Amino acid sequence: MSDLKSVLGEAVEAAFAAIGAPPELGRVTPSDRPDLADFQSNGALAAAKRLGKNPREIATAVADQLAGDPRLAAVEIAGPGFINLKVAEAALSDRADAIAADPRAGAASVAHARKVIVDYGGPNVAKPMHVGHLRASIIGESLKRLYRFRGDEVVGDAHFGDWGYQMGLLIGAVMDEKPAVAAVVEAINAGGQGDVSAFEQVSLADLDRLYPEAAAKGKTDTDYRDRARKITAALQTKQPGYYALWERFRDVTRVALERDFHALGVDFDWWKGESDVEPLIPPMVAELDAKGLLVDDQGARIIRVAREGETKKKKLPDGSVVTVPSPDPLLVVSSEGSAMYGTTDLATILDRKQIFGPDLIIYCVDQRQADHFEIVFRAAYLAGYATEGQLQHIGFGTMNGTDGKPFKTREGGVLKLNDLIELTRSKARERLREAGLGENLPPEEFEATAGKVAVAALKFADLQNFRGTSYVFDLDRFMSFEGKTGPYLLYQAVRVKSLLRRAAEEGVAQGPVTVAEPAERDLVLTLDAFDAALGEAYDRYAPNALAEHAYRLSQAFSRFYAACPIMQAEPAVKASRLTLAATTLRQLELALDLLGIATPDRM
RNA sequence: GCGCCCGUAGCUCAACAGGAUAGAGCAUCCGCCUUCUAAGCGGACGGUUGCAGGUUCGAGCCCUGCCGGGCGCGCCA
Repeated sequence: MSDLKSVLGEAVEAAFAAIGAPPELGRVTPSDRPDLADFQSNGALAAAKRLGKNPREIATAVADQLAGDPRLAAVEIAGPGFINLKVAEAALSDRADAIAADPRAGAASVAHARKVIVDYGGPNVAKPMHVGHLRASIIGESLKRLYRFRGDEVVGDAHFGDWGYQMGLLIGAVMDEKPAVAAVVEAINAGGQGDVSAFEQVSLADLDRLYPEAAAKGKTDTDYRDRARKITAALQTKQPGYYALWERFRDVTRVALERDFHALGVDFDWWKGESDVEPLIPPMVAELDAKGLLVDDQGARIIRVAREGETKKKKLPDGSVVTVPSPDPLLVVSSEGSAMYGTTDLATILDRKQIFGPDLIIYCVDQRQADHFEIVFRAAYLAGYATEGQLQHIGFGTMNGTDGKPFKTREGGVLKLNDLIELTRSKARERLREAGLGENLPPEEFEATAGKVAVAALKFADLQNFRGTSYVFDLDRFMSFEGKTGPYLLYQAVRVKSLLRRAAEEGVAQGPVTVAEPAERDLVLTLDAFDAALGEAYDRYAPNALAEHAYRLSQAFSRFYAACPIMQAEPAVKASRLTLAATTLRQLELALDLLGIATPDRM
């Protein structure tokens, strides 16, 4: 299944070869000037430079080679040597029929399937998800679906943050506040029996409330901090009372997390946590030591990851400036003998290598962690747990409020993800009612539709931006009646569905496509561009390329819908246009599904 | 201080490998519903791509230096 861009590219490459120019320069791209052409090749300019000839002469020679190709209606030379290609209507019609018959709606698969892990979401035990988790979930889910669709074997891992110092802090804080719980923990720790049903009084709301208090207290109160560290150490040796309480924390958190993820259409294949790789750490440290990678430094054990000559200047507390290696080393074992978060990340890479053997691990995590991942990745390469390039940090910017600062609630706190979803849903209901849409739907379907509109608004608003940059979160704009929004895309899909229902009722069948009108040309050319958009999104880890395609497709359809009446047309034209409409719907729903967006049937 | 990222229309964002006239949406203005869902379609207005140099036939994109913003900088994760 090849798109016109590739097919024409091969023809132009052959033409380049025929005149003695490097064939790879014959690459064809969609035209920058749709008024002049459908596709273009800029290769004559580069070839002229290499061969020391006039670019227009080369372009003319290439055009002569292409003359007579039945797929091309016109080949023209423009400007300094652009080769402009206009596709014949018959070739467009054939291509439309091919996409219509293709279960993948015109999309190719990768030549070599890889094993890929997408690490995203990053929820933590005892902390409800907040808006900061939204981007990781949205982008990661989309990448997971995209890679899987292209043919890779893909695993999505939530990489649950369920271990470490914060657990010790929380266990202490809960025991301080709830004597009944503390009594049970101590009884079990002492080797006795305890009624763990007492733990049921511990809710996620308690944990959410206690954690910031405990964290703050731990920073100023040394005794408090030491106790938390001791509990953490005891938990890590699975002291039974602490471990039982920790299990309660984990369970109560996971229920809430899965509810939030489910509401967003996000799901994971693995819920591996940091605790799962804890047993790997001691042997890993021994192995790193045996490989000679560990160095003692200020009482800690580190891996130096900077290469020869990589340095930076650093200001010391006394004001003097020294030159040190850069990046910083990976801190593997602290001076107190405990594992650090980088250690856990390294062990996770080792674990994944052992149980899955991935060719690629994609970390979908906030851009602010770029330095951290650079260090961990280098350490993993040095340790032989992965080879250069197999670990990719796909960083993204922050989500800001309309004031341009990191998103906060009106009260200045962090907005919980669940609250955000509810807020968005209620806005969706309101907007649907204002527009008089879905009035005749049964309540359950109306509610489901509102949910889909809400998710589409949130996700499309995020995914239309390139992941690397921060963006402004403005719910009113995302949920707007007009413009480049998720609801617009759903609306287009629903209009086609409605049309197809009517065609089915009237017994009108689809038939071969005949491209005639300009709007039909544009629609077919847009359908044809699907695979290129997928390829770009895949290669650059950039779902915005796919989001852009989905929007363009919707626009092209909407213009076609306005310009080309379907049900009133002549039978052959009607059949052709129905095929175009049905194919558009299929490709649009596929693209939206890869973005993690579901379409309702009616609205 | 050092490092990374960013600066594009009044606002929010795009721009495929360095290519032609830098594109969308919103906002503003003008048209289009007795015809398939008007959350739609057509049109207009809107730019010295932060500034100054450089490389190139050609620069929003590459290089250098400034200005402005965000983030990060081993014993939290």
